[in-house]
Formats: sequence, structure tokens, C-alpha cells
Amino acid sequence: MSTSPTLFPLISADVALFSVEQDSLQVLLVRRAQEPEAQRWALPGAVLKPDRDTDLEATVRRALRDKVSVEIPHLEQVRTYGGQDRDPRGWSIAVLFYALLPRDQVQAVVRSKVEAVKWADASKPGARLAFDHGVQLADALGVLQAKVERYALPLHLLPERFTLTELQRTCEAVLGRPLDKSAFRRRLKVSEDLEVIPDEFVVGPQRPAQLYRARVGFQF
Amino acid sequence: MSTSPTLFPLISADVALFSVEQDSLQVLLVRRAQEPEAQRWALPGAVLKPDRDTDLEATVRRALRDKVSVEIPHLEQVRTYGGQDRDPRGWSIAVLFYALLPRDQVQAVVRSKVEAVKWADASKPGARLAFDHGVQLADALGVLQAKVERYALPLHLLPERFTLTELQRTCEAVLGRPLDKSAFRRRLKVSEDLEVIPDEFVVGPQRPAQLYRARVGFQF
DNA sequence: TCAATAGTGTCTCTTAGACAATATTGA
DNA sequence: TCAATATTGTCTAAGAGACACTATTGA
Repeated sequence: MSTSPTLFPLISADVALFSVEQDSLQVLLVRRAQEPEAQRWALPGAVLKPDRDTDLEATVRRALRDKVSVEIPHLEQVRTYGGQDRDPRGWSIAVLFYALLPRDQVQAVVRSKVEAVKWADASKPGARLAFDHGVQLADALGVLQAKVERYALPLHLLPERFTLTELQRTCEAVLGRPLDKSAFRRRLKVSEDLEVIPDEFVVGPQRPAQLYRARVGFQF
Repeated sequence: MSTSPTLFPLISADVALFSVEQDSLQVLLVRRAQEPEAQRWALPGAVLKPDRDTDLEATVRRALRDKVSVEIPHLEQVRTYGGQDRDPRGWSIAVLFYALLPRDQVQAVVRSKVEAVKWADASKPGARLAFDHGVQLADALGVLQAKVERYALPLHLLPERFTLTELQRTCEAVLGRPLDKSAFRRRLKVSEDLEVIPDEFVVGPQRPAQLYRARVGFQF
């Protein structure tokens, strides 16, 4: 029924969906039910359907729709993998994206009955992933880290309201290294991306923490 | 004869081939002979041929083979454009690369009889380009500039042997802004990428200029 | 009072930009 | 000598890392 990939490449869109849990960057993996590479964990993906998708982002959103019950606030292209060897079925093309899910919506991941889904450590996903998804994940992580290193704030990983310490923990989870509190706050002070929520604090058995939110028009 | 793009997207690889001439960054354009967008200038590209190309880079090299008579020393992926609206024929995917051609090989561009080819100013290519190639060119230029801003040295744009002033002029051409000579040379001094060619100088009616070359294993 | 976390201040070192000074050639 | 370009030096300001300090709460 399907066209031979020798004549026409198999086109799909893959996505590394990141979130933060327990101060650790996690990525969503799906266990493949069918051959090839059955039973192996892989990044979620979908085969392009030209009659249904208006563009590549639509393909990605469709790939995530049955796995996550909320809309994804941030989607960004990483790169494209293509060749005759990366999939045993023949010539294939995979356009890779990464996406960010706020950590207060991690529970919105759908536990399907037909498909196993799990969160894995983004920098050490465990056993070898299907196809070239290990490389894909590493590349996606690299792009995300490079952006945060360049002082972009991954606010899409946080709830709408957050404290500066939470933001710092999130950046540390992405980068995989500790950041200096003073230096971190120094640049937040001149950042255009943050906004104090007046009179809103998180209380507890310590000094209350000011709540912040993303400025309107914030773009990661 | 051809498959309908409604069922299968048209897949091509496009390339922005950059070179420097007269201290200005140039990009290679091709005038389209056929519809759609006939007569309009476009980036060189080729339709993917799964039976001939082992991967996407092979497609790009094939696209350039009949336009440039030398091998391209550097090729890098920019991003992928896909959707049902970017080509009037229907769903299409274009994987964009950029490539660097040493300025002493600009004359290696083949002036084909069937196809008009020209070098154009990379930041102001003139009239509107075909399809979304204006955006593609801007994106490719942006990726290249970002890399040079991060202190990568675009040595592939230079001849094998070059002076520091030539290197500075090349970086200025890429970035479109003047650089400070002292600061520029300061970071070259600690760079791992350059190597003095002993006792080799460019002479003239002024102080001789030391010749340099890329270190073995240099990667842009 | 103490524990715990929020938030600030200060020092030093590195680096980049601006710009001046010196060096070396051919004519 | 001079013009022209190569090469180096110096000053200053901004920014980052390290680290210590102060602030404010509940228990």
C-alpha cells in the first residue's frame, strides 16, 4: 500500500518535548510499538500528511496532540536529518523541533493504553534510542542550551507566575551547571523580559519571595 | 509524469553560496528558466533524487556541481522550509544550506549557456527573489553572521594563504560593520585556528605583511 | 532565638572598544 | 625623506564570577 521509499522518501517531523521536574530537565519519549526498532524508545513524531498539515509545525503539533493534552507554548526548529541509511526502510527525512512544556503541566501528558510514554533525563535518556534519535536529542538539547547560555530566559518551562529562584533553578536544569545567584539576578534586573507582579509573594518559613511573570510580547 | 504534490511534497535542497569580492559579501543567484516564477532570480537548488543522493548534502553538492567547477570547502545547514503555500505547485519542502567559496575561486563559477548566473550583494540582492528565497537568504546570512560574531573565523572565504588585514576585511564584509584592528588581532593571537607561515610575507610599498594559514584540523 | 531562603553589596579579573604610538617597507 | 600599511601598546569601561553580607519570615 505504501510507496517504496526508494522512489520517494519517508518524511516525518520529530520533536523533543522538554520540561523540568525535580530541578532536572526531562524529555518525553515514546516506546515504538511497530517495526522497525519496535520496543525501543524514541522521540515523538508523525509522518507528514500533506492533505492535513498546512506546514511542518502543524505536523509537529499533530504528533504531540495525542500525547499531551495541552497546547504547546513554544516550538522551534532544530535541524533536518535526511539520507538513505538513517531508517532501514530506505530514504527518509526527519525535520526535528524542540518544544517547551511548563512544569506545572507535566501531568498533562496522556498515558495512552496503546502506547507507552515516559519522561527521561534529557542529558542521559538511558538505553539507545531508535534510529538517530540519540543524535537528534543531543542536537535539540544543544540548541536549547546555547540559547540559554546566550541569556535567553526559558520562561515557557515555568508556570505563569514564578520566583527568581525558580527561574534560576530552571536555567540550571537546562544548562546542567550551577549559576551564581548574584550575577544571575544582576542581569535579570536589566532584562526586558520580566515583570514584577505587584504585591504578590510566595510565603513560607522564610523571607517571602517576590513573584514575577513574562512581559507581554515576550519571545523566547 | 510527475507525482502530484498534493500527495507527495516536492523536496529540494537550496543553497546560499557566499563569497567575498571587493570587500563585499556576495551570494550566487540563478535565473529561473521555467515556470513557476520564470525569469526571477533564485538561490541554486536541486530536487532530491533518492536513487542518486546518499544524503541531503549530496543533493546540495549536485545542485552546485554544474554551476561551480570546484568542490565547496564548507557546507552547513540553515533550516528547513515546508508548507502548502510556499510553492504554487502545492506542498513543498526546501532544506536550506549555506556554503563558502574562497574568494580566489570566484572565477570558478560556470557561465552556462542555458542558465543565467550572477553574484549579487548578499544583504541587498536587488529585486524580489523567487518563492521564499528572500527569507531563505536572510536566514542563511543571519546564521553566518551569528557565527562570525561569536568569533568563528570564516577562513573558507579566503585563499589558503592570507594576511591578517585580509582576514579582518573578510569578517567585516560578512558582518557589514567595521572592526577594531587592535581588538581583532588581540583575539587572533590566542586563537587556535591560525598559524604563521614562517618567513612568508606579502611585500609592497609598505611594511611587509605576515602570511597566515588555517591550522590543520580547522573547522569553521 | 534559629533555620531557611530572599535579596544585595563588593571585590577582582577579564575582555572589548577606542585610539594612539611605533615599525618597516618602496619610491 | 614620505606615504602607506603592519603591528603593538595603553587607557577605560562594562560585565561576570566569587563570595560575603543583610533581610524577613515561621516555628
